[in-house]
Amino acid sequence: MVGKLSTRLLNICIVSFCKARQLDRAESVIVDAIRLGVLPNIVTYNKLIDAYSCLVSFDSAYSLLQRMSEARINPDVVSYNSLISGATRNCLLSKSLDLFEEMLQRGIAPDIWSFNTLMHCFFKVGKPEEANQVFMDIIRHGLSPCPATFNIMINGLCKNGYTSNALMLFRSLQRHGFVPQLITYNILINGLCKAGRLGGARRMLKELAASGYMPNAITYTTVMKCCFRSRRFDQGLEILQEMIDNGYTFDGFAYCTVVGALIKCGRIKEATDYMDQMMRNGIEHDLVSYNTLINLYCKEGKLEDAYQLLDEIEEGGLECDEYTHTILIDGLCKAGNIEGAQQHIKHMNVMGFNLHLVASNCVVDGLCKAGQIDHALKMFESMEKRDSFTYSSLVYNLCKARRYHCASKLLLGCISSGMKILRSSQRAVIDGLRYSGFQKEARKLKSKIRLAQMVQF
DNA sequence: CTAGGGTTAG
Repeated sequence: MVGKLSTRLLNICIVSFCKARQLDRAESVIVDAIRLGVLPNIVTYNKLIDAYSCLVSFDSAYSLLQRMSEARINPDVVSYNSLISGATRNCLLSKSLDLFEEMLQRGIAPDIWSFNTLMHCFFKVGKPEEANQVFMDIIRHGLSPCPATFNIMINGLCKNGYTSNALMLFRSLQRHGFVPQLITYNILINGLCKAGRLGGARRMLKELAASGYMPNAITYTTVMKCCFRSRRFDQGLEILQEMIDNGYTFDGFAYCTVVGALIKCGRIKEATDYMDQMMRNGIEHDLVSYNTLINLYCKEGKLEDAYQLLDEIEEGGLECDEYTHTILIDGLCKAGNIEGAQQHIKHMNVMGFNLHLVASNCVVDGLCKAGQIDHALKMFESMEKRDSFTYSSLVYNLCKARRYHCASKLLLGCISSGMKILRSSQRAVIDGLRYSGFQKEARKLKSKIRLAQMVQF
């Protein structure tokens, strides 16, 4: 009895330390408890799995299974759901599938949340058809979808570019008696904003209020971000002020949104002010706010300070992610230290970041700007994935170096593989050919572009 | 206890 009561107390401690992101203290409480003869139970470990996967990394959470087996505690469906959720958070689809399989093999029956999370994972890595298959599996297993199942579907459709389908699903569910949650409205408002459908977002915001809900911090942050996207900065900053006045800035989300937006349009001084305000208000850094601050330092040319933050991140028990390294690599490029940037890309490889498309794009652009276009082309050849940024940058810079024929070849390669390219880069090639005496080639290129774009539909 | 908002490049 005493032991049970104490374990419950232990778990209350663990929850509050995890909430305060003090994993080290949570761990030391466990050590003390064991010393007093109070053993952690399945709930303790499940909370830890969740905390490690949120605050540190998927691997650190997964390694808890080992600790559990040493403590002779068998994981349950919650342990596996938390791990699948951790894998999903890190876009590790194959890990999610492995865990699902592992759970089945250990005789642990998946519940609706196991399926929800797996479906979420498929949507997150851009596989909506497979996500839909998971929905079929839910039915086949005789489980009932829950409201979250539909939220995940609506969100997944929006994130994969099917905003209209998401809206149709929403309306059809409503006709069948589905009562939207606040989350559902937030998902749709975000989806409509990102699709540039501001009117629809505004209507959904009205519907939210008409349903008797109050907008929460997430609603506010979503709408604020939407303002910045449509370059209505004053309106966005007003929303931030309203959030501050109403006590909605209890975390770093709103501040990071504002600082990120201000950095993007070069308003560094204001960005610094808001970042200071956030820290003055006692909001502790998490990885995203660290990344935002590193970006701020890079834009101010304070690379030394940025590097110092890397140490601070790791000392605090966090792990730098792809954003951290990419921001730094871009900072190095913009500061003219291309060798440093290339070195850092290698460093990323060693650390197991194998698809660093954005970072590679930064280096390609950096090489071009440093006049090393042939090196940029070489890098381009070696990249296993390229996107519209890669091509836009290279094509534009090839034109600046008057290598229009090479640019033209790349441009066509880009468009025929179904990717978009910046209008200005297209223009640069056509104008370049035309004004350097290749009018015929310019015309040919234009019609080839048109043809390639037609074939796609 | 797992679903919604924040950070990167042309």
